[in-house]
Amino acid sequence: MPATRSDADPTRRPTKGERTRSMLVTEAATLFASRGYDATSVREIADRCGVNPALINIYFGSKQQLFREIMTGALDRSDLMTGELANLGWKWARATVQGGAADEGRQRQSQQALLLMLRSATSADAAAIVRDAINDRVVHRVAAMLPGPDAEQRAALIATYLLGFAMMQRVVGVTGLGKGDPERLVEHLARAVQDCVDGPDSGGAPPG
Amino acid sequence: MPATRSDADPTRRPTKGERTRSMLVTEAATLFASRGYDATSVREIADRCGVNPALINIYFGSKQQLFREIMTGALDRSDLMTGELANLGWKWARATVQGGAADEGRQRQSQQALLLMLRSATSADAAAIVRDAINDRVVHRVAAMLPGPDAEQRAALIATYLLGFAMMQRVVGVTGLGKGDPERLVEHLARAVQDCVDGPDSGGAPPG
DNA sequence: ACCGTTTTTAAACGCGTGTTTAAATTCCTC
DNA sequence: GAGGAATTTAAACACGCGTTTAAAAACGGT
Repeated sequence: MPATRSDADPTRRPTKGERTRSMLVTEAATLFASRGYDATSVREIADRCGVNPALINIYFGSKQQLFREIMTGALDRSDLMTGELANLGWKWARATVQGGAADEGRQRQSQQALLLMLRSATSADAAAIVRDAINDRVVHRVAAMLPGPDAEQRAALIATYLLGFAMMQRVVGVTGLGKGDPERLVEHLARAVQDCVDGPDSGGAPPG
Repeated sequence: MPATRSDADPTRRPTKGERTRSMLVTEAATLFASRGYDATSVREIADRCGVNPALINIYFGSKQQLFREIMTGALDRSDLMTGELANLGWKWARATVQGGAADEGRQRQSQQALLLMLRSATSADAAAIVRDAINDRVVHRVAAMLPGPDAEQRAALIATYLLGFAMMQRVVGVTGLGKGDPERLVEHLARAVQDCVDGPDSGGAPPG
């Protein structure tokens, strides 16, 4: 039996098919991140690569599976979860706030995972994929870093603050967030996040 | 000239056409609030009313204008903005957290405005309508209630916290938010909101 | 240069969408 | 009950979507 072309030798130059496949992933990731799942058509992805739309189904099975592969890969590559616990609030808050001001034309690698989640979170066909990604790859990992009881609840709230902020700022377009000193925004957001990091009994009480 | 049937006398029984129109608004509002703009088709709205889909274009001009009318009306009827400033944080936080636990089958009037915004915020055709509604009818009104400088920035952050939380909880489906004591969630969220109500210089500083 | 494998293509399928058109029906007044 | 306005309908239009099929083209080892 003659060896198929893609067998063996992981150091060889990628096959033509492999290069096309990888090109589809790259272009699709850019489009999904900037327009969302629904607003991105397989024809547009294929056009950008100069190939036939049918290739998407041949290489990935379906549009949904292509999205899942991209979402998973982007999160694996993301560095959203790294850093020290002490100044987690400020670090994340600053990254989130400043990320919104950055040019979205060239998406940074770490930003792509965030945009993929935000822009497709409410698409009927992609919602489940995004939800699982957030729960399994964001909330659970953050919870693992938090000391004290109810880590998962607090981690979920942290994710909610940061993802919610990013969504309102970039997807919905709340104008007020762009007014005034961004650093003050960072401070508010950071205090909210740090309040969750510190634990459930960090002060404050309902009035009356 | 014979008076048209819908002239004069505001106390008369609504015309058949008016009743149909109002029925379309009601059914469409329920569907938009529970499924979002894109996932709601004009045929489904019409079917629920037992009428022809063409009536939507005849009465409202287009699906988009129907949505705009519903969005505007729901916000006018909403009581999201009422209450005293002192315990604004706790009141809103509690309403938002507990609203998520409520049965969505029977949507409360005040909740419908929220759901309309959340579920259609990322739909291409409805995004602009939702964005304007949030900016003009939520953020600006909250800003008007806040004392001190940079009211609009802080109002935008408050809206972001509450809308972001509701979106992550109900639309995205972050599971961790449902674990543990909901009251603790309220306290965290309330502190974050109150921090924005109190103003930009309410304590806390970056580490290092 | 051959020949089987890999890769790509053109074309169509089936479905659903929002919208428009012109005709039919219902309603209410005179 | 006739007649005109108001209301509703059936049918089709034009478009875009993801996907499938079978055939053509490109490729690469022998």
